Amino acid sequence: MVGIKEVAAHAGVSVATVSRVLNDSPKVTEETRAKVHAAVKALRYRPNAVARSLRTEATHTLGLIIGDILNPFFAVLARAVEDEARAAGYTVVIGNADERPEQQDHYVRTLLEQRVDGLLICPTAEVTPLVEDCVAAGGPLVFLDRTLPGLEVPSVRVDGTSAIHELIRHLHDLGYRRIAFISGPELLSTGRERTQAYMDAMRASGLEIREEYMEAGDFQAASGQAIAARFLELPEPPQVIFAGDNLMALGALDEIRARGMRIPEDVALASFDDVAWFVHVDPPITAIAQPAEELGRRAVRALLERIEHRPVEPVVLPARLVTRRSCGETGKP
Amino acid sequence: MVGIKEVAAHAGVSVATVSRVLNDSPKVTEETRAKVHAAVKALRYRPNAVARSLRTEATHTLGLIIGDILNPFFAVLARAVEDEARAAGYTVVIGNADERPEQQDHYVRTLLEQRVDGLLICPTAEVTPLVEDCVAAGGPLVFLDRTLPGLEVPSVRVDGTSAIHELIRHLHDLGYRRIAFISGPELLSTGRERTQAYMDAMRASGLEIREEYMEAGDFQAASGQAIAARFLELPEPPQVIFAGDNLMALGALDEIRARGMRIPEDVALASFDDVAWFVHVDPPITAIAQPAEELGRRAVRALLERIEHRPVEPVVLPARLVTRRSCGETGKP
DNA sequence: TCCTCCCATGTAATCGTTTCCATGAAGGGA
DNA sequence: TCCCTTCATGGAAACGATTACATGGGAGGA
Repeated sequence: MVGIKEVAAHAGVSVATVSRVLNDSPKVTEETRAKVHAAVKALRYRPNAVARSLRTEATHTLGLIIGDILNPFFAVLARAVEDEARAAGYTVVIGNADERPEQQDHYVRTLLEQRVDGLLICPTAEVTPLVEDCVAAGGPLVFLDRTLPGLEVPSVRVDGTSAIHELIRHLHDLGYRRIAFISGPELLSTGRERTQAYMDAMRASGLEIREEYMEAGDFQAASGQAIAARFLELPEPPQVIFAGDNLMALGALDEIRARGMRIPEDVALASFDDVAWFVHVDPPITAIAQPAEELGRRAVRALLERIEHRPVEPVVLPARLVTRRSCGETGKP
Repeated sequence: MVGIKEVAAHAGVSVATVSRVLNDSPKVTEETRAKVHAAVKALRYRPNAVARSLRTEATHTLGLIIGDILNPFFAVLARAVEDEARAAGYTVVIGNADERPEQQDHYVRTLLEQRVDGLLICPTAEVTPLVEDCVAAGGPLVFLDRTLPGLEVPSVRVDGTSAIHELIRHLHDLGYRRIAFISGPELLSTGRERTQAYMDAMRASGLEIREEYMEAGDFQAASGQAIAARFLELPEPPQVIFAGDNLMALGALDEIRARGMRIPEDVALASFDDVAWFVHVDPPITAIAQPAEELGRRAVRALLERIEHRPVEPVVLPARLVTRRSCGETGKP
């Protein structure tokens, strides 16, 4: 492949001059600049970013490690991160941890070796030694969506607490009393937060928190289905099933349908985390919408601040309740 | 950051030896190997992939340029590509062209500069000069899902023709005669192919191809909605709307719902390209399923063959008709 | 006319690896 | 005992860019 040397030879100048032209340094004659550009075009020269990065110690690349690209929430997040990063002149390398700590570690390792300029992680479950190292090493790192306890890392996340309170109030107002919750993994900050908010909100509305109306899934559809099944088998089944994320809501929906039950007449359904097609399901599903794009954009901005050694304070965005027909009549007092 | 030199000093050996240990070359004593590993661990050494790539001329990275990560079809594709690539020791950099030629070019340029070992492109519309260059330069390149005319590039794609014939036959058997088609952009090979197959299949079933029952969208939801609206406004509206991709099907679904029409009683709906939530819509939507995972995996394999300079023949996978309730009673003769 | 200053340009070191080649010690066969 | 072979190890040259520093020519002032 043609390098800067060939360009220099073709243009009759030194490699230094070519480099200056390419980085449009001001100290170069208009004439030589033209010659170099001509040579670049003639030889179809493409700068070698690898060599440049080696010398400049910057790759203009960000790493993003997410739970699962097939989850629409993460897809939207990834898309937003990419857009914002591109606007700032960065490329994003996405790693799919698939919610597995070892795969998360695989990507942390790979991305560190690739010398990404910064790392955005939606941490999966545990504090792995690698992540700890990474924090200790002080490389630019920002936690996205989720946080890990005990680590001094800036984070950009959504707080769903008030939206969950709103949802429970809404359900209470509609006359529902027996509200079950399919929670997420205890190991994830988002899982813990939503569970806590559910319990607080139930108490706040004067509703009873029943042991058998709470069970933890793994944020995947299958667990939502299984748990919904158990709820519906109870001697006194819940009137509402509230799922802790969109995939478990999907699983619950399948289970309810499979039993030939009607929504919301036989059982109502709500989801934390709204996705585009919830509108198209029959009935449309009441959900708590997270500002995923905003989240992604803010995360990139925070990371860039860290990269430039500016102080960065944590970002917490609010979620929003979107009421639809899956919980019965809305819009009526 | 600590480099190979520090490791060498700490272990009391030369950099050459450290390098040999890291690449586990056989010609190294068990004893020195141990010393080096100890030093690596003690110093928390991380190999610098940038420097390594510069020297070895290989980045172990593949580029993937897709239309839009928010389209579930591409999300599944991207996921499969990543999985297969990781299994082969490669990292994938995903570029979101957003169906815009200039953004596609942005990624082609960036990825070439990053010296990816190979490039997987779902080409957007036009043959841009950059892509032409890229082909001329002979860098490992494979077209995925879509192809570009007149370029000698191996491709891995789905042929939906027979599935479309099957669909039209199915609709004909159910008694439908007026079948409208929301086609994709003429500029995309997939768009052209599906349109051609629709027309052929209509003729094969002895059905009339009516000018007003064909209109091209842009593979995005909004266009599907607008075109469905026009179809439904016709003096003699179609009995079935067949959308050329999942997003346009979604748009059409919205339009039909907005008009308070019932599916399939008032108008039936079918989609090229099946997505997970089609099952959960009411009624579930008849669709032509593409083997997206298989497509992604085969594309990576083909690309790796090209990288290793082995001959690679084009791959064409069949699509499959999945009948559901949106086109009326199925499973009955 | 000559000195000085400026500024465009060139030379060469450098980034962290890999890898070719040299080196020297050890071992074995004669 | 000596020489040849084998093999682990080290020295140093790449890879392709950036950049500090050197250089030289031209212009302008005295």
